[in-house]
Amino acid sequence: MGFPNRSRVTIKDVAKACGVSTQTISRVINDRIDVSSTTREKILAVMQEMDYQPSALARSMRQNSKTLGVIVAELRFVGISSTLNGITQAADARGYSLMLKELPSFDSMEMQPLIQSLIAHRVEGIIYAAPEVGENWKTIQRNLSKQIPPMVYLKGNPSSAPITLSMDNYSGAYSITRHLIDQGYRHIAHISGPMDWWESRERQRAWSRALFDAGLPVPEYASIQGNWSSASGYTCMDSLLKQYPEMDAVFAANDQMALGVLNIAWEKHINIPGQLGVAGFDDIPESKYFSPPLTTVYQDLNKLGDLAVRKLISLSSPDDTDPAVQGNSLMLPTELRVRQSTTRQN
Amino acid sequence: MGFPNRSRVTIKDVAKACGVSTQTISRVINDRIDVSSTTREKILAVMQEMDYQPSALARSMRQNSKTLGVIVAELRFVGISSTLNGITQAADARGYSLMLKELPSFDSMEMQPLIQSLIAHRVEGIIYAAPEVGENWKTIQRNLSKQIPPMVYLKGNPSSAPITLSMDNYSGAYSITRHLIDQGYRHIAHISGPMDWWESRERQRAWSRALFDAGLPVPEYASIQGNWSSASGYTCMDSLLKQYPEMDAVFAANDQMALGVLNIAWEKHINIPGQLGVAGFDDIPESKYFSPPLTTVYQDLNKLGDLAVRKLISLSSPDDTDPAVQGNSLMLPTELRVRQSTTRQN
DNA sequence: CTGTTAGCGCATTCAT
DNA sequence: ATGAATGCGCTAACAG
Repeated sequence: MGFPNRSRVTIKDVAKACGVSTQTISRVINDRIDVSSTTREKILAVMQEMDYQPSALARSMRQNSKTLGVIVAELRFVGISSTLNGITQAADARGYSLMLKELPSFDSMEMQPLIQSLIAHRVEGIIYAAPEVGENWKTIQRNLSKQIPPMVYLKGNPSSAPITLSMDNYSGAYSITRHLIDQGYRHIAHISGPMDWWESRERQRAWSRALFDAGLPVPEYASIQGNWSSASGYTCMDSLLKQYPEMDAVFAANDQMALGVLNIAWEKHINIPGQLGVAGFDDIPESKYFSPPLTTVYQDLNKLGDLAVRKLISLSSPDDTDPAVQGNSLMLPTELRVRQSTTRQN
Repeated sequence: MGFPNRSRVTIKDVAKACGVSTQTISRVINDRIDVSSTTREKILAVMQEMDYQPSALARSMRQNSKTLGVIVAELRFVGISSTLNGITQAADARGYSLMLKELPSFDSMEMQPLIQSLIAHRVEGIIYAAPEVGENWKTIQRNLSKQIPPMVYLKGNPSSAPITLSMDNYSGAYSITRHLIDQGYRHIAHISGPMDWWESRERQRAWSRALFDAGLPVPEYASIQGNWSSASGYTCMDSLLKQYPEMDAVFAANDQMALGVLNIAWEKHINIPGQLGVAGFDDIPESKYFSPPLTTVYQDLNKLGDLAVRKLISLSSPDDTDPAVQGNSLMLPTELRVRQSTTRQN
């Protein structure tokens, strides 16, 4: 007990010091109108002077906790940080606090204790910002208590969870593949993310479909699976160079893997975009400064986090509904960012 | 009230269902020894069956909250994410929860309400993982209530706060500058971070000292201030090329800025490392795949987060002290990572 | 406009 | 080994 609760100044102390009842103090704290301005002023002053901080804990026992839970995985990935940034800012702006939990790895099945801890803290809602990998989500859905607060599921398959906010991976991937075709590339390979990720499947599906729609062949060996890391981009590209010699462009499912491609191309003196077009996905801040600058797809993950918070708050206080988050499934658009890694005429 | 507290099953419900008093349930929850194993078994079973979750809120009112607060800034920077990762894992492993706050920007003076919110939630300690910028910290120190829980200050100047965990920026920067000198570079420029950051000042100080120790001149125009972004690395390098034509190497204060340097060098067909050596700081996962791979300084920010949690927990439960976090100021070593951007003979 | 009574869910005394 | 009373800090429901 290094930081004793006992010594803290409570509502009772303030009441005594002001010569009023605790109830009146409570009213001031909660910005009620039914307090004379004289009393209010005085109480406010005393609270300031005594350095009084209402216990959020005690308040949460009688009313809403004003706290949201967030579950993430693998914070070291830039995307998650952007999302989390949107979440923290939106929550703060609305007077909400955040309880953060991180899964030790993407495929961890250990989310149950995390969720239970959040429930124990009486969060009003949970933002699940970890990827949907394999069957982990369904398992949870089945095993979990029905006492669960509203959950917003980020980035995953819209149909798998009741409330989902996701990015339009398909159209983003389709348009970047289409862009490669428009640039004259004809043998476009794909380095996908792990195929148990919904995002990976969407991006690959769009790539394949765009080729098909253009009347281009989609050979089996034109696609290979990476794991989002630059290292995997490097090794996958190494394999592609062998198994798909006609290849004249690569669409990597994220910018990090595209960087790995750029790196091996640099080693082997492959000219980009002349001999080989390279495209990524995510538009991390660095990709504009790759050599050459990378064509990629921007997604506003910050906004995703913002909307998640607003949706959850809308749900727990139905009086003030937020028009931006109607419905149970929202898909945000992405945006093609064309740079030198795919523009031959430049 | 979308998620009513009322319907939750409480300790009372469990007691009734088990035909015992609430105290006995409480004892089981707290793993006390003075409960017959028969009773315990039964209670455990009923708790499971009723899907009972003790209210962390109510418990926190009577004992430790088992919650830590974390204040970060600019999550989009990779370093912070690594630190946060270390924090979440360490906290989770010890049964602690985390309340996360993010400053809207690095130089925000708005930390006071954030800290107060954490205090209101009765956190047992606060990890301040935002940079020390200008006078912001001192201002807070003065204005803040004395009711503040123990705080661990990360990455900042060891002397400015009572408890500080930091990286040895000086020796990291010294050794990478020394490495450049050993490679035969003689006109080594520096692109620093914002000079109101302690890290920036340390890195610059070490760079300057290493040059001095080697008997090399340190002209005024050899150092220029960036803002950590690749964009600033690019523009700073552009200036350096003009103001320091003899320059044959650059030490950028982080990898992102080094990437900006690499990019402009690529544009201008400057050979690296032949004509120009380039070094960074941080060793982000991508820097190994830059073209060419970047020489940089690794810092174990994950461990920094881990230690911060352990220090705080040690402080609030003095019974079980953690030998790894004795003392009030710890400085972790860094590690030179030599890659092709500075190795001429390769 | 203000005060009184009661109780949120749990844990800390003390009993037995 | 278990139970009864009491209170953590706050607010809802009533009263006046």
